[in-house]
Amino acid sequence: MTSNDHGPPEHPGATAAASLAAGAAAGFNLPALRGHNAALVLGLLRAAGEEGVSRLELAARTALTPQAVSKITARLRAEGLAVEAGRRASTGGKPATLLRLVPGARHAIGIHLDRDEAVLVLADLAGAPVAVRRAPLDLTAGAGPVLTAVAREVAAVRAEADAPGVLGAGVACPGPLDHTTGVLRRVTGAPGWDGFPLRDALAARLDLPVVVDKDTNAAALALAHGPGRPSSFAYLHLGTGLGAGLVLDGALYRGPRTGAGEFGHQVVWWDGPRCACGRRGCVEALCLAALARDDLPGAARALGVGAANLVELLDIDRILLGGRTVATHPDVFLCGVTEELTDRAAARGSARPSVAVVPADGPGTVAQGAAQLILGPLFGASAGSAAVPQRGVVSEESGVRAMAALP
Amino acid sequence: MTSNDHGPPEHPGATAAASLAAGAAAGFNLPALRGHNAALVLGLLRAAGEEGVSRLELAARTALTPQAVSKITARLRAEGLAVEAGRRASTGGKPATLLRLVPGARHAIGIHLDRDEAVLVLADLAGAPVAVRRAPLDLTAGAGPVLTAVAREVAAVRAEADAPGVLGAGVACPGPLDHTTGVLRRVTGAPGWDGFPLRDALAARLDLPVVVDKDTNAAALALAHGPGRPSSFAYLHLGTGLGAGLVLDGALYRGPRTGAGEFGHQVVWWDGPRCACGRRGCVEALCLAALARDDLPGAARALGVGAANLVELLDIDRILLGGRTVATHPDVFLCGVTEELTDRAAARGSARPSVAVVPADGPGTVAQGAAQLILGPLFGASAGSAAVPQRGVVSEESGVRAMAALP
DNA sequence: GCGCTTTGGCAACACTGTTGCTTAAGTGGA
DNA sequence: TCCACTTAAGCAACAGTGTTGCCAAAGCGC
Repeated sequence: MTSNDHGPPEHPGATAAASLAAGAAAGFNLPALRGHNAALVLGLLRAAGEEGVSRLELAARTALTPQAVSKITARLRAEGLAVEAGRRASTGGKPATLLRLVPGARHAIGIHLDRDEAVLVLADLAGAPVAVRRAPLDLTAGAGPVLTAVAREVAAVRAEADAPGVLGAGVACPGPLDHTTGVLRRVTGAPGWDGFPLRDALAARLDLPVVVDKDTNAAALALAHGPGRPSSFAYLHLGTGLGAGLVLDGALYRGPRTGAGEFGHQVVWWDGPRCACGRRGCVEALCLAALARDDLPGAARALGVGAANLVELLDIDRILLGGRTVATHPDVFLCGVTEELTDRAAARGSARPSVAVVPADGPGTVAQGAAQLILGPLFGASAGSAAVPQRGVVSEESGVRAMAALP
Repeated sequence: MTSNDHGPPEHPGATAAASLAAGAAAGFNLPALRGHNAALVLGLLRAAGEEGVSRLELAARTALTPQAVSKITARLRAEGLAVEAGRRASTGGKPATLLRLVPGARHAIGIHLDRDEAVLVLADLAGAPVAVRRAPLDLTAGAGPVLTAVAREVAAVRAEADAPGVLGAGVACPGPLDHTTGVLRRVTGAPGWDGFPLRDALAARLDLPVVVDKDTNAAALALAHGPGRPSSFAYLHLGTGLGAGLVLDGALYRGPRTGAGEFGHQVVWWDGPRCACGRRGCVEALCLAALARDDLPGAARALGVGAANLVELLDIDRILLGGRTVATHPDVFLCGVTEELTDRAAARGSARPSVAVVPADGPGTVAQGAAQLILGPLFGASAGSAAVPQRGVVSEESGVRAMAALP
């Protein structure tokens, strides 16, 4: 393995990945099969957390044979990704040996590029931060200075902890951008980035695989594996603007152009006040206007109407609220949104809304989600399309990748 | 194979399928691998249509080896699902042998249960109707009479054409309902169906696998394989009500409770006129109100505002318009919706909307889509979750199923 | 101590896609 | 006409997956 076999796609030629980009799904061969099942087991190990799972439970949940699970877990143990951790009390026979994920076996870097600062996280396999750095940053300064600063911070965060097996770096930044190519578009307030191939440039600089996504998507990803883990939910972020990250059927939904989640400019009052976008009655405009006159309940209500629309359209299980503005008065927004959802549910006949509204988000959430852009694919079908640029995508599926990438 | 090995799940026990229903993704074994790849190839054959595809092209698109494709296509030919069909002009070497799908090798029945009539389609593998029947039906009459009538019509439509290899029946009816269990809920105007296990009852009656889904979802499915085939689109249906079917990333999105697509009660004018649902300013209410005063452009505009919200939120490629009301003046609705989308796109800086608005839908679209509920899983990752109830789901994946089910 | 239950591994196996090589069937130039 | 070259497809041997059948380990309860 040479030092930089993951960077910019220097071969635009007819690799398997390129020919598949046309849209067709990929065929499965034996290595892919192996990787898929390994990733699946790894995902169940992650879900089990500290408690661990027995081989037979894994077999039941994957619908694989116990023997197959034994082989797979043996490989995972050989790679240091899993260990045996005690045994469960007997239920009348031989007690089950518990298996547990080894979080520290691999790591990923999560980078949150915001307009005024950068937050970096070095996360282990469980997604837990091993090291965190926070540095002021001027996103409008242009690519050169920003990349230099990011590279410096990455080196610093890697130095803070002894983290073997760094698999790559995920970058979350304000949209719009194209997740599949890692190219930024006209970022609000920093138009100089338009067309800049951030993924490839940073991959070359860091000598690591890099994945780029919108900040709201990263936040949703960070929350996708929390307690409860609904398979479909929406994360609504109310800060200086209003955006959303959608997790549908357990996978982040980005849309064909990474444009999904433009929640702020949903029109809910079509002859309402004008929005900066030029139209009338956008949720964002209503929220911001209410906030400007210190009418928090009003802002919550506007948000709630949009959220209710979302819930009806997508039948989602949960609404997560986050962002600096929400964080100031979480309960006001929680109640306001819940109330709208309850009203809407009542109109449809059910007494209580089928969705729960939950406050989420912390200072490092987006950066942790950015790390999930790298970690996600290791754990099976959970996290959207496989977008980590790498050669031989077909033969080196998710799970295998964790094993191949040794420190 | 006994006569009824697909009907109601008589073993609520610990089958693989049952244990997996808890949420985890399924592991892949060799039969599943084989089925997946066969389905993938079958899907490409379907996409190629009359023209056919060469083995090497299939290999390139699936990222499988030419040799693997040779083996797979040999199996498909042995099962009668594919044939060699001429050869392409040489490009300097041996000319490519073209392979083509044999549409008549298998069939599926599509049943559209509407409030006042039933439309039945006997569709071949290409989705083309081989026979069609239309019969008046009173959905409020209750389960007994309706099931009897449906069984009679199914027998009749099967008698109309010599269709070997009927794989099952798809049923499309007004929601709400649960696609995964095939149980109806409080169907508007026919509350007697609430809780009725339509799928299992009909499967027992017809001695065929049955899949149930909402009519709007079926329509979307029918349109998912038309020319152009965008990977993400929304089908908006404006008839006596307003609903939507969402195809996201190439798969029908139903939501956790088959509730997705409730487009009609999106609020776009929060202090607008009251809707039957109890709230104000729902798109449906605005559309119907406009129609009531013969204001077609007004209805189109209301629809357009909702559609624009949808496009922004989900970043979809296309809006398909259908339903009886749209069919009366398709161009008015087309223009009205397009105009709203253009406005919205202009606000975001791009000159033209990134989505195309297309009229779709015909009298038999929903029934054809219902047939796709059965046919879809044969053709690979395209059509949503595998919901055809069958034993040994894990070991008998999609493609295999077509082969196993001989007349 | 002994039968029973449950957990997990070993060995042989069936069957997948892959690799290496060969054959088929054309084109184009000497 | 012949021959090199190109492209398409198949045959045979192979590597490696999960599965099957059987057996050992380890605890419970009589």
